[in-house]
Amino acid sequence: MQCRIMIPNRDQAPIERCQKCSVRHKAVCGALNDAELARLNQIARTRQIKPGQTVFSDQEQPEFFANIVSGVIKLTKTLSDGRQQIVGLLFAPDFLGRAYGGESPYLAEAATDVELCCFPSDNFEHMLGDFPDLEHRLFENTLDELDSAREWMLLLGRKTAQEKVASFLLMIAHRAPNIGCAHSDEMNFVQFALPLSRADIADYLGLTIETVSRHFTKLKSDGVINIINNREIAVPDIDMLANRADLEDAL
Amino acid sequence: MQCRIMIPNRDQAPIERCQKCSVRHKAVCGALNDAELARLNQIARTRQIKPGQTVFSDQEQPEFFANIVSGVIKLTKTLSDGRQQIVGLLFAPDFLGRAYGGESPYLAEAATDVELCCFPSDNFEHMLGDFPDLEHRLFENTLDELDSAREWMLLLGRKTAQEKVASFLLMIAHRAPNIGCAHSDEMNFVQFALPLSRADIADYLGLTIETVSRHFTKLKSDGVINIINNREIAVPDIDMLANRADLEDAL
DNA sequence: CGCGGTGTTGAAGGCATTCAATTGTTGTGG
DNA sequence: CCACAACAATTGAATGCCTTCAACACCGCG
Repeated sequence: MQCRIMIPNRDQAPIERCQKCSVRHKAVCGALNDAELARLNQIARTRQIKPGQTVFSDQEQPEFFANIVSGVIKLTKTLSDGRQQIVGLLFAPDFLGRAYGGESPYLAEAATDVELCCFPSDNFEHMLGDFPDLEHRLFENTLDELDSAREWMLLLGRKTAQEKVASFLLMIAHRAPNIGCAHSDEMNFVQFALPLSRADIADYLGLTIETVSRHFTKLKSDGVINIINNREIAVPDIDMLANRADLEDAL
Repeated sequence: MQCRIMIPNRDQAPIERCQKCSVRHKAVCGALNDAELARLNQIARTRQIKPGQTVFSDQEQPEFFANIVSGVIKLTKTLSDGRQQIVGLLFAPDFLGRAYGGESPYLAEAATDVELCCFPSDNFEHMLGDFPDLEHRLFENTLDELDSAREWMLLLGRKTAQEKVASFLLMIAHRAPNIGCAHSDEMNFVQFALPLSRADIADYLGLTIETVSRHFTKLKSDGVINIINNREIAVPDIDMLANRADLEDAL
């Protein structure tokens, strides 16, 4: 099994593989020139992950870092009695792993089918020292993650369930185009696939499954969204949804 | 007024001032050697801030970064209708400011009397390029902030009011010794000063003032804490408090 | 002493949760 | 192709926790 998911591809022409890579310039690799990229490529291994499968355990020393080539990874924290909270969602071309971290402070698992480009921890941390641009890129990445985390703190602490659900849909609508699961015909119309189950959405918003479901149907009956099926949502007017995200306007 | 709070101290012997500084080795300056420190010191200005005073506005391009020499700074985000959430607390010797950020995504204001050691943005960002160790230190700082933010997301999304209040007291009890406002006589006994008002605590925990107050008195009547006065708390048995933080055990 | 600010306490109400039952979806084997 | 099981999602009714609104106590200060 271990050998099935860690596919060596040293045999490919190093740079060629990266040149064909869909996230070559958007991921952290974008900070590297060809020579540096060749070195990184030498230690890189692709890996396929199934939905629900664990990538890093809690309290475990991760053995690799990774670029997300496709799919969505969720980062979760858990209380002793089982209550869960998703503390981060990673989309392609995000970077997975905490540099200089020791053990991972949270559980990382696949929310969808995921393709990773993995780098062994020790090799990669060594490269960080050699390539300042790479570390700098990771730093900026981390700053963005911190901003998102704080944005979500505002949501968790102060928004109503309705606003939470609307904010979530809005966030997916904005990020989905980059992961190729959305299309937009007219100006304000968007349709996209949800990368998360209702249970995951609840864990992300600090709500229960039932509350999430109720507000989906409320948004539907208010004409703000169209539920094509459980995983496919259409938004006729994105501004209308945005209004629901910040402030419960009347009724 | 501007001239009153930006006190030039170029006249002091550069290194001497830093050598006497209480956070010399704990703050980001710890990453610098004497020569580098001398350069940083040349652009540094100390600044005193009163409680409630704003350091950075929302949506404003900050003109400086700063080390917190003493006191506590709160970072807040606000919804359009005024609901507030504190998304970060900074204690000495933490670093204030978002590198490479453009405008600040949140409001920074003093929770207590604060002493800052400020560095003009452009100078400082330039130094980041010159001193990789300094940037590295900031990076590690940011990673720690991200961990704290995610820890707080778990609290905001999944903990009860009782657990939130207990978690807050526990966090202050742990950090207070480092900021010189706590003492511990016996093994499990701790006493400390709260750096925040009830209103600030509420904004930090995603609760109302009243709920915070109620759970303070509940913890008191349960014998978990002793309320010396509004700003002074004694904890007879810190483990007892820790139990309240994670899991509501019976009652 | 009175005043403003801060914190506490009480009663009523609302929003999200909990518990429970039903419907819908997916995949598997007959 | 359908029946069936297992899972995911929706819907309903009742409970409860936190909020809201309001009044009161406390504290420092002029």
